[in-house]
Amino acid sequence: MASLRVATWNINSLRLRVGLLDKLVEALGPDVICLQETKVPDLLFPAEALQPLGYPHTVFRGMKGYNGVAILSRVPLELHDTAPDWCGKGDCRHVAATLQTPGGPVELHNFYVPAGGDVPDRTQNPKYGHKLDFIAEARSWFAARTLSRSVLVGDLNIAPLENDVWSHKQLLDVVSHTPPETEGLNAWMDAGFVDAVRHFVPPEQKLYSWWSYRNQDWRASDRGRRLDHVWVTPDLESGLRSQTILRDARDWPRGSDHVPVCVEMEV
DNA sequence: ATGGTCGGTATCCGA
Repeated sequence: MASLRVATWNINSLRLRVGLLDKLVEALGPDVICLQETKVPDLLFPAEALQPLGYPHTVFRGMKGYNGVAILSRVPLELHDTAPDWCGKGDCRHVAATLQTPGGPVELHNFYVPAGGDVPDRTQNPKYGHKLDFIAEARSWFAARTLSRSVLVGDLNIAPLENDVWSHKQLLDVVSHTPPETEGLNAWMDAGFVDAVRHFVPPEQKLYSWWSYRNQDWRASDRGRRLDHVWVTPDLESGLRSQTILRDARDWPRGSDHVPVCVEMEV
């Protein structure tokens, strides 16, 4: 058994905000940092700027301008490269690794699910269809595998529970909280995972990880959504120790609109 | 009901 802290953060441009990772490390002390929306091609990955942070083991999959995911680790890891190219788009939304922890290997998946555009209708808005297809494909892929000692994190761009949004009724028609999305995400999770953050926080309690840049005073209005998730396979559930949603990060200078989410577990 | 703000391939597009 060994303690493992896994953090996930949609950083919204790794090169622009690489300096903020110091604050994340100071606040959370994670063993592993999973990033989304890195927006950097692999050849331009800022390895030098990251070197002093102390996470020598990295895997990343990036492209110019959009998307992009990365895993930074204190724990040795190997690229886990068996997953398909989701929806055949080659758009750098998933990277996975096997962590070599003292307690044994842990499989880690880092996802950036499509945001899905504005109109919740796949005939009018292909991005919405892509989002639903992506989560259905992911559900099928995980359902077909035998999972153990696995962790899935990322910006899943869906707030599944009523109290994962500031107003369930007002957001039922808003992409990120529509029934096809929340049902699809729950089906994916039920293919082999439990929600490691809600393990600690009852469903009656509001919980958000994202506040729009368009909210001038995000803390006062608090119109948030929980879009960022940490899931674990049931064999790891008894080892869960704590969760942290780092709300203060929303006020970091030139911060992301998402805040880091971290789970500590014995593995 | 509207519009509000970010980042990057930047005077639009995606979020």
